[in-house]
Amino acid sequence: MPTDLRSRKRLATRQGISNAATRLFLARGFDHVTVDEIAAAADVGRMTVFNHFPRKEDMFFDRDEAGRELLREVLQQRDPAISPVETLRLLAHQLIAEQSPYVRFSADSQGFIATIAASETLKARARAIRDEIAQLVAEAMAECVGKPTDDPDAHLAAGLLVATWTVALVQAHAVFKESGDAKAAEARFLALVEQGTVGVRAAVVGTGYV
Amino acid sequence: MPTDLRSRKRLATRQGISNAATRLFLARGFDHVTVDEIAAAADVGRMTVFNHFPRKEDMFFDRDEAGRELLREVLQQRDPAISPVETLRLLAHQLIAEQSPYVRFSADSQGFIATIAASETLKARARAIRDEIAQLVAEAMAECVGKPTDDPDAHLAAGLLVATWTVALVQAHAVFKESGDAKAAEARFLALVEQGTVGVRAAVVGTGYV
DNA sequence: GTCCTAAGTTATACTTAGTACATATTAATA
DNA sequence: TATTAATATGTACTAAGTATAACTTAGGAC
Repeated sequence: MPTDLRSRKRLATRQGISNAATRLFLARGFDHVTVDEIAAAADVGRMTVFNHFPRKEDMFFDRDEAGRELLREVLQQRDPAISPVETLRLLAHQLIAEQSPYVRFSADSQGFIATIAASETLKARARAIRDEIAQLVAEAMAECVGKPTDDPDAHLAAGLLVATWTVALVQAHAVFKESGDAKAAEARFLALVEQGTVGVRAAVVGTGYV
Repeated sequence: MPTDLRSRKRLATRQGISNAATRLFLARGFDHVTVDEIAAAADVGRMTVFNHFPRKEDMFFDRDEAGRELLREVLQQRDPAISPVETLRLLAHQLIAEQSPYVRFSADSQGFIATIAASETLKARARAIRDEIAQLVAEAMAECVGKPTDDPDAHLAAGLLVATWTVALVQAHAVFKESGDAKAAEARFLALVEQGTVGVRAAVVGTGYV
């Protein structure tokens, strides 16, 4: 928490914009809310909105940097006895166990997912974030093993892992949407991560990543 | 080839726009060419451009539907003795053997890749196409085995396969950019497809997809 | 060949995201 | 209190994409 007034005010402004925007997006759909409306709802000038959020999508995906930070941290500070691939497998279980918002299945998350699904712009940003994560996982894994950041094995492993998690999340949300059963959704998520991880191991066995 | 004049004229107009656009995009970068300039270069009205290409990106990615068609065909008309995963592995070798434009490594392809890499909009469209392909592969594979199109195993397999091909293409283009050696790039592409396919097999062994 | 209609082209007018730049406001500090 | 640097905001702009209507012309009916 920053101590000086200026930073606190700036953060409050940012949060106000983010809250107003998220509320409007969830209520009416991303593409049917204009930046002018958001500015009015947050009681700030239009330029202030773009000052805090370069693109409209950034107001919706406000947690993505924290997610990347978490991944970097987990991979960098991992137990050296546990391989990168195994570290990420365990992370999946840990996130489920601690009810992390990244793998939560609830009415709220359902709303977020539906809002994304209804907007090409939001889907595009989600895909971009996915690619950025794949890139960062590849580089972090390569660093783990002391290989160059463009090591093909690292990129293959990261690509397969991110694909696995993506499919697992999508399928788990589908399960929740069908059944409303959060436990079943979590089980589906973990089962697919396990299954995909088996594939990753087979693909890059003997490279130090597994 | 359509026989009637109207269709031929329409196709010619479309091709003229596509050609003018592609030339301009490659020369100056996607984001530094306006639709007005394209219309002027193709000697048509601005609205005609949007009539043929709903979005600006569609002028650049003019072959994507043909690529999806190829995939659908290959999976639907496959030898029943050969599994879907194996069919796609063989397709990779076949595309390389017949010098398909989808896996060509040359100065031209280098220009295309560089133009995409320089534009967020083009990268976003490339990612969207990738997702559409993953979806279609999943559905085609499920159909091959007589399972519902939302079968989780099919989606996992398709996700892993598309991730594999993506990494393989990116790495192969990187090899070509470094060395200018098209043969080396093709070898890297095929090696990574093989390696990824090993992973896919391990992930969905015993499901009928492998 | 003439007329009709439907496809295709194009102009006008509009909405909205995003950028450039200038100005105003206000917290921190000398 | 005066200065300055960060933050907020107004004005003016660019460019993609949409809606709508009008215009042009190929193809078919007679």
